[in-house]
Amino acid sequence: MKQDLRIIKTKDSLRHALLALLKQKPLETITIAELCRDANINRGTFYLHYKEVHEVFKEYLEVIVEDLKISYEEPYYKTNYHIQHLEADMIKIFHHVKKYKDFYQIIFDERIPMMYYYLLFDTVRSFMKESLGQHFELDHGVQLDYLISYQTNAILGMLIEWHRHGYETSIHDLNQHLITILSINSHFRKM
Amino acid sequence: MKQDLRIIKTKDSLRHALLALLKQKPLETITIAELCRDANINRGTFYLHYKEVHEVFKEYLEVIVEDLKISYEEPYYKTNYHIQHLEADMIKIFHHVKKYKDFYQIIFDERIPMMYYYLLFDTVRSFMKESLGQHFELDHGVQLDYLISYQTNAILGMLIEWHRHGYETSIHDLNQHLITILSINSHFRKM
DNA sequence: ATAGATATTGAACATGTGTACAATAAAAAT
DNA sequence: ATTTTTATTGTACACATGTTCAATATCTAT
Repeated sequence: MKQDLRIIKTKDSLRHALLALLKQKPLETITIAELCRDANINRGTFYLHYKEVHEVFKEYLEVIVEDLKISYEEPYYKTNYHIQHLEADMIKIFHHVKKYKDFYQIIFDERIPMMYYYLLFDTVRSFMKESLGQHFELDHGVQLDYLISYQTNAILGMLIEWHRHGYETSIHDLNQHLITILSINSHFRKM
Repeated sequence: MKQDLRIIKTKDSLRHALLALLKQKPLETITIAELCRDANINRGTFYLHYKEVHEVFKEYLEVIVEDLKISYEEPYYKTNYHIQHLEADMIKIFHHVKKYKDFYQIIFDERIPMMYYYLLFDTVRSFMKESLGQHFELDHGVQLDYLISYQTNAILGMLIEWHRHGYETSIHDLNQHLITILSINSHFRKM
């Protein structure tokens, strides 16, 4: 039992119209009325499927994030947990963000709701959990939760910085920075 | 040359009305019209000072963040950079967030724009810069930028996790988790 | 191909948004 | 105390929001 064709057509029209509008103006300035006019969809119909413009955009983002998941699943030589492993994973994320730079510029915009950030956070977090979860046998699940969120958001912190630098830092440099950071952190306790 | 008394009165009314409304309904559902009715301020007057309800809330948050800055400036025994130093700073942040839990619950809400997160991020980042900047002489300023944002957002990752746990984790436990995490990170390269 | 199910439409309504402008009130400056 | 400056008000307007409902169009199931 698949989805009604009319619904698919409606959603397609809205998605298509949104993409076209995003080339002209920022997401936050696009109104439901405007989007529906461009998509030739009755405004009432919009409310049958969405509550706000953000939900249309979020469907896009979910496809994009799916692409990140797929690229993450790509097999590569996985030994036990070690630093190279983590770096390899993170490079994939950098490549992904670069590939969809236009979207991530929107996601990291000040005016945009946190929901998109959390979508990215949860995705990267699931990778991080996979990486860390196998290798640390912590007594309390809560403690592991904090570790995973700590590491995940640290990476997103680099993405925020990347965003603020206008995505001008090369992926190679970004990776070098990450290696340096991990190296510095590993010496903290020795100081 | 200080601010016109009428402006102060207007802003005070709006702030007061917003606080009262926040006890009844979420920030995202409060309209400008509603806020102005409660504050006995003409809606046109609102637009002379603000563009959206968020800006009124942001003025609150700026006061709150100021409180964090002050608590951070509190003198304590500062040796050279070492892990205890960092931990002491972070505990202050945990206490601060706990103190203003009601506000941070709003700030970490999915529907709320990133601007509040960035306000917190930039504040904590300035602390982190102070802590790290003195102790690392990195050639490239950019590299230091990434390190600082990495470390800053890692801490905010713990706050996100705290938020998701309904702020039920005690500050003591939170600090224990942080110590464990830093300890784990320092052993990464040895694996 | 037809019947039944349901998505879409258009119209209407109360309310919110963002802006403009002259009239007024309240502040600052003298 | 009076003048000057400026913040606030009330009104108006075009457009957006969120919801309702009967009429219609389009899809699914048979």
